[in-house]
Amino acid sequence: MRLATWNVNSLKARLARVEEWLADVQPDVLCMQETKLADDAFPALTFAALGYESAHHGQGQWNGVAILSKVGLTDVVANFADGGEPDPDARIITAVCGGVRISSVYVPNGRSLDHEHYQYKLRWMAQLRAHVAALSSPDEQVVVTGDFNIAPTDLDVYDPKKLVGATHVSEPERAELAALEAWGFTDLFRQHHPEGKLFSWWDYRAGDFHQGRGMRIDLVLGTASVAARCDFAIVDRNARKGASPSDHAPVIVDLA
DNA sequence: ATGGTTGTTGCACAA
Repeated sequence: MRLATWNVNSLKARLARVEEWLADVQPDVLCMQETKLADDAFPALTFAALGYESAHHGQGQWNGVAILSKVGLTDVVANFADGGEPDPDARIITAVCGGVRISSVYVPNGRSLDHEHYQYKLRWMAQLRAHVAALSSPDEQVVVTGDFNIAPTDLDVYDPKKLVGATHVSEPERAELAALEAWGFTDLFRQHHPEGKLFSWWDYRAGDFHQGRGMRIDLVLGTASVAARCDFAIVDRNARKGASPSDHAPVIVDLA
């Protein structure tokens, strides 16, 4: 099973590139973030014509998450399912595909450490843990994947010294991510690339992609039984090149 | 130290 995650930064603006990419890469499951579409504007028929079932949790204008699958799509849950307050933003959707319970997540950016949005980000990560624990257990096949807006370690940013005091790298949000992993997840990309300074997002500005100034903030977390099946992981940098790319590249993992 | 680009919406803001 080939599973991918991609923050497309507007599915309306990116649909042609996503269609082209699906035909090229042939993933069995694609989790998308930042569709920026209302549910009634989601191009489900376009994806159906390419052989994918789909589920979308959108709000229009901002956020919006989706899952496409060629290997079944059941038990769809939009938003959190931990019994707490629902997220007012459309940032998480969960479904079972090919025997794996998969959540496509768009973690709040945080904006800056002194911003209210940063506290929302920390609360959101805590509720994500509650959501995962409510729906599944670590001995099952579970994946949480998407744009975490958190670089797990300094190996995941181009220049840690330039980012001191900034969101995406701060200790409290890294601790939230570590707590999620401690529940029973492995970072599937890092498992296959233990040393690499390899990124999944580059700012559109100032030639950052060309200059290699990026971060690895798009993650695929899998439980032990998923990690044991994972025999390949890559960032598809080609999708960040060319005309009208997203500022994120897809992350692809293969499960035997 | 700052700004730079893109997308959405509407003439700013989020990323």
